[in-house]
Formats: sequence, structure tokens, C-alpha cells
Amino acid sequence: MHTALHPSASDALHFINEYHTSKPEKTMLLVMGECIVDYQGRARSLLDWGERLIMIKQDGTVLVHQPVMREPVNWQPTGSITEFKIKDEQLILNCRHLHPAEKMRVAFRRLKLVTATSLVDHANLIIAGMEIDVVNQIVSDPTIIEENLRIVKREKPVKTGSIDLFGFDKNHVPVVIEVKRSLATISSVHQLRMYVKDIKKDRKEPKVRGILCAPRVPDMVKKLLEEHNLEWREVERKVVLPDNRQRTLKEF
Amino acid sequence: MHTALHPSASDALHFINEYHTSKPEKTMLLVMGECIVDYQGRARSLLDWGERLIMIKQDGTVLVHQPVMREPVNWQPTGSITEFKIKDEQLILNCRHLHPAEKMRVAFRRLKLVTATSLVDHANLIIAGMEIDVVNQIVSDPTIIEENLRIVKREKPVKTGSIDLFGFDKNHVPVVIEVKRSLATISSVHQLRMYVKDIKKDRKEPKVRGILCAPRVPDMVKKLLEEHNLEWREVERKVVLPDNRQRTLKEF
DNA sequence: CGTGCCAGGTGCCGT
DNA sequence: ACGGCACTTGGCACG
Repeated sequence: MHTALHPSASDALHFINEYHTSKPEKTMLLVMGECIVDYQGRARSLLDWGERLIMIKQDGTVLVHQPVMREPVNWQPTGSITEFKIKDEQLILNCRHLHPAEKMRVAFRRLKLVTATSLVDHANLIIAGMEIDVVNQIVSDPTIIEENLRIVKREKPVKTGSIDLFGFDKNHVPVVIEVKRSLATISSVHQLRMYVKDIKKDRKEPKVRGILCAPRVPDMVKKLLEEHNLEWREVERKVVLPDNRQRTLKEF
Repeated sequence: MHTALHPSASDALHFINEYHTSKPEKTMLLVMGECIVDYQGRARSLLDWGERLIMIKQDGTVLVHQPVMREPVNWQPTGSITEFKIKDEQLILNCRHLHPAEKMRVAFRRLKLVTATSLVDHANLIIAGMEIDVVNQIVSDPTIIEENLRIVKREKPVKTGSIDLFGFDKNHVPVVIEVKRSLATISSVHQLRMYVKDIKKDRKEPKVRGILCAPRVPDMVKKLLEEHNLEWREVERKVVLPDNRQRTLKEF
């Protein structure tokens, strides 16, 4: 853990050369100060002078964060190579990435803080409440959708994409189910339509049901579903982590 | 600009109370250290012990960054309220957000760095190469699509969504144009199909052309377009910023 | 590699 | 506030 407060450009460069440049894959670098940012790659952008925090992560990711908003105003993807130099008494950060070809330049005219640290983190996020969880819920109890529904396949591949759930109803009619974790969208209707069409073609079945299954289905989407003789179910989503790891957040 | 290196939990709390708590909307807080994270809201997650950088932005946004990847592993949206306390000799960060209802807790068992700074940044990003730019390109020179095409409306609202560009060809046949800034997708074909259908219905026109316009159209998408009697144009995308602000990135 | 799709998507702009 | 949509979307899984 090394820090430099209000360093000059050359002091910052020395600091970076000493604590970051030789082992960037083991060192997260923070640079806070007044800067401009140029970016060219999938798009092209310019950002005028302002105070920001720049983070160079241990995998080469570079983030430029303004004092507000969740999203970085500029960034470089994982695997970028970053170099520093001085020009006109300003600290310059240049980084490049191949595939997609992108480059970004940050020029600092005033530095507030530079830090270099090695962060060790091998933990993986455990998360619940995703689409896969809703799918599992339905598989373990298909009556959520309707009585006597028999699920035979999940992630069934068709021409274009793959069907979340596939099965047969009590009359042995094929049923295609598209699952959404939160809001059903117009786009999900199109997905469902296409899957139903593919199944009809594949199986030469005149009748195939399609059900859009989501916690919430807006009116517009319902109307669109009706237009195409498709169905929907508004299912309650349970958000439960594996084990009994529910204890932690309780008190607050 | 205030910093505390390797503070104890209580030192950190005092530091935060002095430099952050009274004016969080003017102070970006960084906390680096070994922590666990609990989150509950639109989903539910747990993150085991590891070293991370936590950023509390001046608009209430909270980001938890691991040493790799562009995305924060956990976060709270803009407008969240964050509080600190000590429990079992650990510094605890609790934050809440309403609408969507979300809360997150971070517990630190070791601190490497705490900093508080006021960042001033009123600059806005100037960006080029977005969908809107491709649309403008076509409007200013419709021959990019074809000769004698007359564009009459952009962002034309229809039943479901809005059409990027609408006009008439040399034979006065209505033309719907869907524009993509990079890759045309299956989803964009569906959008186009729907818009063409809506226009046919609205205008009671038997013939309406639909053109998908993108820098690249994959074979699969072309096939799908053909199936539905739709067309495509692969247009070159120019990425040019307004003014002559092209100078800056040149040398590197 | 590309291709498709989910995401605690985020952010923007409309009704 | 809800909804529709683009995004330097990012990230992952699969052919």
C-alpha cells in the first residue's frame, strides 16, 4: 500500500514506475485529479477538464469515474495495456486494447492522490433471484404454470436461440415457455413467437402453445401476446439463497 | 483531500464522521480493505471475504470493486443513503435505496485506506459513433440507402415503439428503416417486422418496404430478413466529432 | 473465435 | 412513476 498526496507530475511518474509499472497484474492503481479524456474505438469521445478518479485494475481494466453516477464516464476493457509519461508538465495515461481496437488517453493537469496496492480477492459472488432460479422453480413444481404440465427439456436448442422450457400439456400439446426474471418485454414476445414457429416447423405440429412467464407483464405486452395467440403467467418470484445463509442481513 | 492509512475501525469511523457524514453530497469516500458484502433487493447476494475498493459517490451511488473486471461486483444505485457504524470491532457500511427497494451491507475486518475528497466536475461527454449519428448521416444523404429516397420523418411513433426513419421510395412506396450502430441482430429484424406491419395497418397499404441498415449484417440475420421479404444495407459508419476536435488523440 | 442471450443491467427520454 | 430502447453495453455459455 503506497500513496502520494498532491504529487507533481514527475513525482507521480516516479511513483508509478516504482510501484505499478513492473507488476501491473498485481497492483491496482488509483489516480485522482483534474484531467481530460480522449477515447477512440467502437465510438469516439472527448471529455473536458474535470476532477475524476481513475482506477487501473489488475487485469488491465481502466475506469474513469466522475463524482456521480454508477457508470464510468470512460473506460478500457479487461486486458488493456496502460503506459504513463509526461508531456508539457502533465502526467499522461495512454492505454490500448486489441479486439475490439480501442485506445484512451487521460491527461492530468493537477493530481490529488496516487495510490498503488495489491488487492487479493478469490471470493465468488453467490447470487439468487436470476432467471435460472425462476426456471428451477417451475421445473420443481410445474403446477405453477398449470395442472398436468409435463416439462421434458430445458434450454432446448432450436434454429435461432434456445427455449427456456419445453414440455407437453394435459392434452399432449407441445408447450414452449419463455421465462423472464422481472419484466416481460415486447422483445420476449418476439422470442417466444419465433420459438413456437420453429417447433411447429420441426415437429410438423399444427398446434403449439407458447407461454410467457414473468413476475410482471405490462398491458402492451399482453395485447401483443393475444394478437399472436400466445399466453402468459404472472408468477411470484422467490429470492432464496442456497443453504441457510439468510441470517446475515437480518438486523438492519 | 483527507486520507487515513491502515486505520483501525474506530479511527476510520471518526475519520468518516469528520470528513464525510456531514456533507456526503460534496464528498467522495473511498474505503479499501478486506470485507464481506450482503445485498438484498431486486436479487439477493453474498460475497465472502476479500480485498476490495468501495467508492461512495457524491450522488449516493456505492460501488464495490474487486481487483479485476469492469463491473462492480456489488453496488447501490444513485440516491442511496449510506451510514457507518462499528460492530464487533468491524467497520460496517449500511446503505439503503427506495424504488427499487434495495439494501447493502459491507463489513470490514481490515482497512488499508480511507480517503475523502470533494471532486468538482461539470464537464459533459461529447461522443460520436452512436446510432443517432448513423441516422443523421442517412438523413443528410439518403442516397446512402438508395437513389430518390425521400425521408419524411425520424423517430416516427407507431403502435409499439418508434421507427428510426420513415420515408418513400421513387415509386412512392412507404419505406421503414431500422438503424443499428454496429451489428444487426435477430432482435432488430423483429423490430423492423413489427414496424412494417404497423405501418401497413395504419395506412392500409398493401406494400411497405422495410430496410435494416447497419455496418454489419450476419448471414443468419440476412436469411431471416429474406424469409420476411425485408431488405438490408451495410453502411459504412463514420465516427466524426462535431467541430474540428479531431486533433487531440493523433499522436500516440 | 463468433453468436445468442441474460443482467440487481444502466441511462435516457417519452407518456 | 412506467415503459420502451440504445449501449464503447458487459459477461457467460455454447457451437
